[in-house]
Amino acid sequence: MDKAPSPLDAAAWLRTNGLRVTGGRVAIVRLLDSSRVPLTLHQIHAQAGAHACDFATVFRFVTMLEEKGLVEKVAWADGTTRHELRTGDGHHHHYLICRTCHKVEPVDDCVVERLEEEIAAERGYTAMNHSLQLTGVCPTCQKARGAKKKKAR
Amino acid sequence: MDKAPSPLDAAAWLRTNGLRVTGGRVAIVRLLDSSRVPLTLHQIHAQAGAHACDFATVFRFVTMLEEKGLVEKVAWADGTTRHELRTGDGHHHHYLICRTCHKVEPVDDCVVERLEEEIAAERGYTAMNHSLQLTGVCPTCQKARGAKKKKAR
DNA sequence: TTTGTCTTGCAAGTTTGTTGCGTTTGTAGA
DNA sequence: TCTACAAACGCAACAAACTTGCAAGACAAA
Repeated sequence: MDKAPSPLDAAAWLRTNGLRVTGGRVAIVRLLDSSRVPLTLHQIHAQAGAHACDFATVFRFVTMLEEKGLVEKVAWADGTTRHELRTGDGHHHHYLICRTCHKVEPVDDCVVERLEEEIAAERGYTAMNHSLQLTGVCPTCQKARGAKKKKAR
Repeated sequence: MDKAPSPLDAAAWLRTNGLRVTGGRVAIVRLLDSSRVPLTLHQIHAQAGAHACDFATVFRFVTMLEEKGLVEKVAWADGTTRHELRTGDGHHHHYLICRTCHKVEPVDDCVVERLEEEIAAERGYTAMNHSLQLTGVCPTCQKARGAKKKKAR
């Protein structure tokens, strides 16, 4: 059902976008490409390997990618700011987050686009965009909660 | 069209919810009640009157209201964290924000509820909630932009 | 009015995000 | 392959937003 996760050639991707190729940048791009969910700057720094580059470099490089429109900044429901690589096909998705274990699942279905069009027509807005996050309690956490209640006797 | 904005009796509201009544709390509750849009902690502190109470008091009181479910925390599109009073009737709305002048308009129509139900059924999540923000360029800013381009000759 | 608890202001401490500067490195051209 | 220079880097300091401990003060029940 899901298509093969395209293992992006980070160096080529950087050159295509007119950016210099360095070890840190390759690590950051690879990480963003492989992550199914948006990451905070600190997560990027830690997961790309703190030795790979300085935190300031992560900050500056990710900011640069955002200015170029290659990365999208997302205001996460928990108050953190996260970042995700933009796909070339303009397709985007939203997230379903468990309020208990904070597991994140992508949601492909997007019902907001029609609303966007309606609002643009009604109120005269242009260049519409949107951000949607759903939260709930996942089945696993529901079970765990139920078990805990029983065991509490 | 819009119904009369109910001027909440802040002191009574606090007592109803089992909270002590103090000057600072009344000022904060009144402000949150009268604001059409969610506010940051610093906005609450400034607009409720910086003399009314300390910033730490705003932080602690708003956090307490969130724990009690009386205030909702919202991750705003610009990266700030904002807070709004929850209405008793469970009705909520979303926001339309101009990316140029940052004007905020509430959007009552909610198309996400059906999606929530579908996802809850498909993936077994419970206690669903969601956060949606729309951004675009408002008509006024479009005109201003057009005028600027013309004047630039 | 008294008393105990809750709330507050102050000030210090975290975390996250941002910038300046001198050094190092990638890349184009010789 | 070598050279030169702009771009990128690490370091360290800084700024803003958020969080907490503690002693003093205010609210509310009796």
